[in-house]
Formats: sequence, C-alpha cells, structure tokens
Amino acid sequence: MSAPGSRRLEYERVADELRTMIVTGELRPGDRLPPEGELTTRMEVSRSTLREALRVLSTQKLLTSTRGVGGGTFVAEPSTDDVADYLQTSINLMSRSRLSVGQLLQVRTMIEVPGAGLAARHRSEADLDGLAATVVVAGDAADGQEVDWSANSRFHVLLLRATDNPLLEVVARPIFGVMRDRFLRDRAGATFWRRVAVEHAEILEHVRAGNAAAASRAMRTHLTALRDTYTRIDVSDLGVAIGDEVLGD
Amino acid sequence: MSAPGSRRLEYERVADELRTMIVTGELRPGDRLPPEGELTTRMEVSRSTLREALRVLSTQKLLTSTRGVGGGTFVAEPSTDDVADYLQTSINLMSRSRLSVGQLLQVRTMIEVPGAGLAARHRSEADLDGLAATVVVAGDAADGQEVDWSANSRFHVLLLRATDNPLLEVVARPIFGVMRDRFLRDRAGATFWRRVAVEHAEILEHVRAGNAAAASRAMRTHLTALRDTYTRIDVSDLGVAIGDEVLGD
DNA sequence: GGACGCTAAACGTCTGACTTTTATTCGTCA
DNA sequence: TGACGAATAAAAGTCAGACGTTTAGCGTCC
Repeated sequence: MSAPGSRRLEYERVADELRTMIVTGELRPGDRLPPEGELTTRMEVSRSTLREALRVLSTQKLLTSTRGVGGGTFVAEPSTDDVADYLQTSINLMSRSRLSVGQLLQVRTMIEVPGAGLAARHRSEADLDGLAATVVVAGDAADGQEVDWSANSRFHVLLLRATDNPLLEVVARPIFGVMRDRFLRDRAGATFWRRVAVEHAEILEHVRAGNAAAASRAMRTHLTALRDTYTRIDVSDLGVAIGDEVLGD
Repeated sequence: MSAPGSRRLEYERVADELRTMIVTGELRPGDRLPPEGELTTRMEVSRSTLREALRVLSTQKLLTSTRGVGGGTFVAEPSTDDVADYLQTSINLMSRSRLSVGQLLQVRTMIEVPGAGLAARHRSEADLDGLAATVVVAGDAADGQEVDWSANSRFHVLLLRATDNPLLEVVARPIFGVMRDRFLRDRAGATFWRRVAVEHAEILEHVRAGNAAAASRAMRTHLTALRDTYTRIDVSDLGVAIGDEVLGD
C-alpha cells in the first residue's frame, strides 16, 4: 500500500514491528515495554531512531511514556477523546478545500437523527440529568458565545453518549468541532442561541418520554434549521440539500 | 485539557507551534519548511528534539519528508486514505474491548442506508462502471476469501464515493476494515459470498435506475442479513438490534 | 513516628559526527 | 552538438555518548 520507490526507513520498521505486536494482542493495554536502552539492542537501532519510532506510536495514542523510576513506556488504549481529537484536526484540513457546510450537516443528520431515537430508548437517568443541565445553562446565559457554543455542543455529545454506542461520539464530535472552528467563532447572535435552546429542550422532552420517533423528528427539524444559519455564514457553500434528500426512505 | 501535572515537553511545544502555523494557514499545503539545521536555531531546540516534533506531525500526515538535494520537509494535506487508515487502527483497538459487531453495524446502517439513496441521485457513469466491476468479479471468483472480501469492501466504498461526500468514506471505511479484521479473516464460506454478490447487484440496479428509496431499502436488507452472519461468528456480541431500531422514524 | 533528603531508574535533551539519498552540475565522448 | 555519466552538494536519516529532569522508594535524623 506504500509508494513503490519508498525504501523502508529504520524507524518505520521498528514502529511497524511494535504496532503489530500491539494490534495482534501480543502486547496488551497496560503492558510495560522494556526500557529504551534494552529495546535499542533488541531492535538493533540507535536510541534516537528507536525514540522516533516510539514517538510515532505515542502520537497514534498506542503508547504513553512517563518519567521517573516507576515510569517507562506503556501500551495504551486510545480513548474516545484521543480519536475524536485527531479526527477533528484531519477533517478540519480536508474541510478547508473539499467539504461544504452542507456536507458536514449531511453526515450529522445521518448520525444524529437516528441517534436521537436510540437515545430515547437507551437513556439513563444520569443521561437525562446531564442533558437537562445543558439546556438550563443555555437558557440562563445572558450572552457570551463561548458559553452558548459549549452548551450546544455538550447537548449533542451527551445525547450521542446516551445511545450506548461510543462509535457515534467518535464519528460525530469531530464534526461539531469543525463546524465551530469554521462558522461560529463569534458570528452567531443571542437570538440564534435562544432558538437552539428551545429546540434542544423539545428534543430532550421526547427523549425523556422514550418516544424515539418524535425525538428523531425533532432532531431533524433542529438540524434543518441549523443549516439555514450556517449556510448564511458560509458563503463558499455549495448548497447541498439535506432533510428530504439525506434520508431517502 | 491536558493532565494537571503534565509539564510541557519541548518536542510537544515545537510540534504545537508548527501545527498551529499549518492549521491557521500560515503554512500552506505544498510549502517547504526550512531545513532542520535552520529550524533548530529558530525553535531553539536540538536537532533530536526537533526531529521528534517533526515525527509527530508527519505521523499526523501534516508533513512529509524527502531526502536528497531537492528534498526537505513539506506541508501536506491529509488524504481520505490517511485519515481512514488512522481511524481504523484506533477503532480496532477500541473495538477489542468496547464495541460489539452490532454496534459497528449500527453505524454502518446509519451511514450506508441513506448513503445508498444519495448514491442513486449523484452517481456518475464512471461510478456505475466501477460498481459493476466489483459485482462481476465477485460472481466469477470461484473461491479465495481475500478476493471476495476485497470485492465486497470495494463495492461499499465505491458506493459511498458516488455520493460526492468524502466524509462518508472517511467515516465508514474504517468500520469495514475493523469488521474484516475481527470477523472475516477466513471464516466465511462461498455460499455467503454468493449471496452478498446477489444483494450487491440488486442495490446496484436501484442505484443505476436512480431510485433512491429502493436503493436505501435494499441496502438496509443487505446489512440486516449481514448482521446474522457476523453475529454468528462473534460470540462476544451483545446482540444490539439493528434494522427497526437503528432508524427510528 | 514523621519529615526530610538521598539515590537509582527511567525518559527527555543536547552535541557532533557520519551515512544515505537524490537533484543538479559539469565534463567527457560519440 | 547532443546525450550520457560521474562528481558535487544539500538534505534527511542514523549513530554514539553524555548530561538533565522527573519520580518512587528508601533510609536517616530529629
């Protein structure tokens, strides 16, 4: 899968070997690797080269390192946060040239409309409390976009978390972040956020009642409304239709 | 957002500075960074530390390096492949402990059912040709799981590519890879692959006809059928229901 | 018995050199 | 004159060894 002429570099070879051991389960999360001095002899590379390989793997969140006598290099299990952060950075860069706000919202619709339905069935009391808190905060906040955005984002993240499918959060949260970076730095007014809070409250009521169909419908309405605002901000948008088109059945 | 006691490491500081320059657009894709010797003085770190920072960024596909006279370190734009590869590795590890096959298929259903509808509206002639090729190949192949899997995977990838929304491929392709790694190393028989080919052909016909609703319905049927096979293989599955539940409206 | 400081082990950083790769340049030969 | 090939130089990659920094554990002293 790599470029044909790309001769294999030493640090890549070492990183690949270690990664294989992790992915195959030969090394398991929590395991401690031998100290660098020992790994250099085992891998037959210098310490600088070994460290570049370790840096690759720690960037991929497969390893973590701590100093001190009890420290060392440990096999890690990437958290939802880690993966979502990385994905957001990548999508952000792709987004600059190839993704419109319509396309971003299209994916959000696919995930969040059925996601709201799942949340209505699987939500716990704790989930409901957390969601309610974000709605209250948003209603109280007199102004301050940052507060409003974070409450908005938290509502959507918590809703997905209530579905009991961690993949949904991994996939959707980066898109929230990208949209914030691109469109909402400080261009949305108090009127907009008030409306958002009202619609969130409505979704929450359906989720609380366990009415999956109604929750999904309310979420679709919410996202369609968002599209108008975002599109107004994003002059470069191509106007991909969502709503009717995004879910063809 | 970082741990409280985590003192800032030098290579992280340098990586952050460079990443900021890239994300903000101060450095643009294709730009060439100063040679390492010059960057060391500018960033006020040794070459080893600088190289660890560069290694972080090249792991994140933000930089690429080539040797030789015309070489150097260049700002890159992460490709769909890069992001999907990384995401697959991460989900694979998360999956080991926290994701069931039902949850993986749940997300695939959310993406691919409406995705098939979008493909029916946006597909080009080239898309149809590519899709047809995978179906033919799958029908011809006498045996050999690897061939069958790759045709299967290609069908689903090409279908998403036909939607003209690159995000869908980024999100869904890693899930294909994870499912292959976990369930289909060599446990599915010829009967299974024949049935897959038939269902793919059916989806393709609806896409060719531009019938979005029918394409979505056929895809849902296909994924629901897949669930039975995968669940039989995956003894650890929790049995999350898909189909009726996944799309609540 | 508790607080303080010493010690050892591990990762983090620095220095300077050598190696490998590769586009360019320049010279030679047909 | 043109094409081929060898020397050149610039850049990343690798190596070796030293020193700095952090941290848990242990022991000593009050």
